[in-house]
Amino acid sequence: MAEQEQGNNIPKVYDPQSFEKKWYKFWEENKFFHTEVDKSKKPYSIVIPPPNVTGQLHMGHALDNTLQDILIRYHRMLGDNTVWVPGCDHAGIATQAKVEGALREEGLSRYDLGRDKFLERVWDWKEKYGSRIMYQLRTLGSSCDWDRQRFTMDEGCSRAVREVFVSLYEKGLIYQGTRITNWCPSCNTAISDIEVEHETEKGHLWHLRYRIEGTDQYVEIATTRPETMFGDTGVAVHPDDERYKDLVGKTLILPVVNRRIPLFADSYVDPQFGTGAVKVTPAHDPNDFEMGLRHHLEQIKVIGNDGTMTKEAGKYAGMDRYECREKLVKELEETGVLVSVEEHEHAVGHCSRCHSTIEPLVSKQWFVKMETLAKPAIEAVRDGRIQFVPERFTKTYINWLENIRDWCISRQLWWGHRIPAWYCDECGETSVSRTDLTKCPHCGSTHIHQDEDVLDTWFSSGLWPFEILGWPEKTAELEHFYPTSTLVTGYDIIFFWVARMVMMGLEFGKDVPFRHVFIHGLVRDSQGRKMSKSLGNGIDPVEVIEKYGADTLRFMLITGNTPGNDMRFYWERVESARNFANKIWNASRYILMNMEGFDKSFKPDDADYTLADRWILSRYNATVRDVTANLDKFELGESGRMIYDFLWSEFCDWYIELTKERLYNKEDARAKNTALYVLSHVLEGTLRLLHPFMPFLTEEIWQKVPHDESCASIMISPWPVSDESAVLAKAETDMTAVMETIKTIRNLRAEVGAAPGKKSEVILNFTAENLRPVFAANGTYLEKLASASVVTLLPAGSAKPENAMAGVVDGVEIYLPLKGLIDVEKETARLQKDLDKLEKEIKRLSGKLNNQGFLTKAPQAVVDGERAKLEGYEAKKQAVEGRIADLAKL
RNA sequence: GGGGUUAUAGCUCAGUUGGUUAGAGUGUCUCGUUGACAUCGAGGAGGUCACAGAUUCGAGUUCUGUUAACCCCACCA
Repeated sequence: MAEQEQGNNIPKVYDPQSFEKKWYKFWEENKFFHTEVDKSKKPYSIVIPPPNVTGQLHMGHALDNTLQDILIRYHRMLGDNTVWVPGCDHAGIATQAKVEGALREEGLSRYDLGRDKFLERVWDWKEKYGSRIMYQLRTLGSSCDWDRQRFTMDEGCSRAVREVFVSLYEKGLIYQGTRITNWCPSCNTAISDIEVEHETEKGHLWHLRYRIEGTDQYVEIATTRPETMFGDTGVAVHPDDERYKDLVGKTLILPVVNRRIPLFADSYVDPQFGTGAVKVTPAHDPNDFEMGLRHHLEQIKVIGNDGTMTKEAGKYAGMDRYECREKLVKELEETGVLVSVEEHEHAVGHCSRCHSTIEPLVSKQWFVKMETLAKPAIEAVRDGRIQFVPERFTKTYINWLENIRDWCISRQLWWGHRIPAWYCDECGETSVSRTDLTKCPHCGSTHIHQDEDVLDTWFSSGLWPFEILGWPEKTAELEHFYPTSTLVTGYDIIFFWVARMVMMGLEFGKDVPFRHVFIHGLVRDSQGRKMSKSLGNGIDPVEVIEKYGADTLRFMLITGNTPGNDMRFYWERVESARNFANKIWNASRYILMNMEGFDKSFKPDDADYTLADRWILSRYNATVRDVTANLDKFELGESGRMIYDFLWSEFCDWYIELTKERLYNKEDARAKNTALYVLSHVLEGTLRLLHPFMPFLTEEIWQKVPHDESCASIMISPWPVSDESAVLAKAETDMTAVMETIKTIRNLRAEVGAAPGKKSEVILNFTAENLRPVFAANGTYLEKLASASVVTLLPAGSAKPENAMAGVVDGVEIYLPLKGLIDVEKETARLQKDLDKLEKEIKRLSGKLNNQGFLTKAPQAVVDGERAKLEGYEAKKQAVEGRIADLAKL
């Protein structure tokens, strides 16, 4: 195919739109993403963090999936039995809220429709928008095995969820309890602790006085939430608090409602805070709830599920909780109950979804007992069966699990996995079952009804790694791909998701769910703010892909930051990545344009290789080695940067330039073919190296470059292997001397403003004779790249030219007889500056080399290296000094 | 209250086990239409690596403390 594609037809500018869709279709149609279990190969598996079914691709997804795709494509090329299982999450609250929002537009609520009709609407919604994000992931280039796509509410997942629920219930790890939970009055459901976001807010501390029954004395209490006083069923003080010692056991009269409540002692109370006396509202505060249990206090619910006051609040009944607070404080003030008001900062919980203030309420909910599940999950990370990358997240994870509290899993929603519990209306028993019940297993009554609530979305997400591999069936996939290899996710869901998967995986999958947890940060806006809808500062990755291409976006996202750290989005960085793509495009174009008629079977002999050839092959193989090593360490950004540097700074800036001589010189076909061979060979290998990062561009070019014809696509071609025998130190040092010399000449010419067209003789004197043959053989490089008219190599010991610009690199002194252009004064000043720098370095190094401690304690290689450096500097210094003396004579 | 991250060029960031004259991208200045690329090339300017100690022959890199910014966790009303 390569020969037919004429280089001349290749567009001058990189245009991703012209090929990205084409290649994705090609890959998908040829089933390159699909994997069957192959036990003869090493498995490599990733399960996608399931995006919300009705969501759409945002920058965080783009980053997360780029990282996964790089790992997947890398391992696929390594020859592993590689699978990336995609799917999405039903996202209970989020999805239900969207559908309810749509209903509201029609003036309806979910209750108007009823449960069944409402769920039909949600499924319709899911069908309509459910595949959008999966198509967006395709535009990013994600090589998921789409044949294995799953959904957290599909049949298999639902079965897994029920199996796990019932099993945990049977083990006593799931229980139902009436206790204080976080209630969101706006979402109208209980939520778990981690769904509550605490924010410090400015509030007040109201001091109120409660009269002691039968006296004119008062006990002063302090509260941040006066409206809860209707539910006060006691006042607590610390048992050792001298101020209240004699009052413990007395009865107080609750103002406004005039209820008799006890004053009791409990060591929970902090005597230092407020007045040392706390009003106790068991139905509305977790601590008060506990105290209430200890002292057998009544629970009086004064705030309802909708955030308004109940009938217990008397005349305030039906009023919003905050309006009530305001009015009540006024009444307390007027009636002399309010003693004083203090400014007070305290943490207030908000719903992570809708941001309403959370109301701690007593209600009956289902909980998972965490302690027994958490322990093995801690162990698995402690003993290294699971490794976090970067490692520091281990601490976050363990610390959370060590202080974990029971997980409230029931939600008062309709969209989700309905809790498989049935209540008998006759005998009152609760039955939990794997199959739907129609009659009570205890009394046989058919008057039973299922629990109305659904499970927390994260309950099913927690089963993801094994449920989508077929559990509870014993599938070949489960056996081969579980535990999965790497989990890629953001640090923001370590608690929500990672920890739960580990616990569930160990309990039901019988092993850890994954070996590595590769954590990344957030993509922020250019000012470092979180991208959000409300701020309107989000950048749509789809827009970036349309404008600049998926490869560009991918490369931009994974370079320029360190694993686990947040990154900022800049359009300038996108452009920079695009420029890189364009650079590759054009370098390839240069090569392809010159390959017309190239005989693919041509293979150079060892003697055909020039210094430049050996050098680029050496650099290429070293790059393959280093990129591979970094990928294995999850240093994806570093790998990308290495390819960038190699391709741009070495391959393009130097090697391609150095081949032009041979390519444009038609006389020596063998030399030309050797250059073409090396060019295409290195390009082809580097494309494979780059493929996981920029899949589309590399495929587009690779198809045109000579390659292993047994591979239909670069994505299923083998990963490059470094040929260590081609990594040649001598080729690298020789070439470095040539490149340094060229740079120095350019430098000198720029110094005097020599016109580019005005060529000059270059005279070289060697302080390291071993470099003489290098320059003797490669003098044309200086002519091409340093505007040398003729290169003269001074015989050893001959006089140095006068009236010439001078520069010096390791082993070589360079003279440019740019007559008439030299400004003696300026030139002397410049050389003096160089000299000062050299002297400073020489002083530093000789100090070091005279230090006995350094000589005896530093490794010999380091000492030798420093000594060689010093010698180099001294040679340079001599040359510069000599040159300054020469100038003085002019 | 506990824990974590960050502090390196104007800006955004690399710098992996301590040892090159501390790097890149971007911006900025000078020059450049030579047959891959102006989405480019050549060259320049620009950093006491937050501060103070400690360890070491040697610290941007390790340790301690300080300061600043950010984040997470946390039931003192």
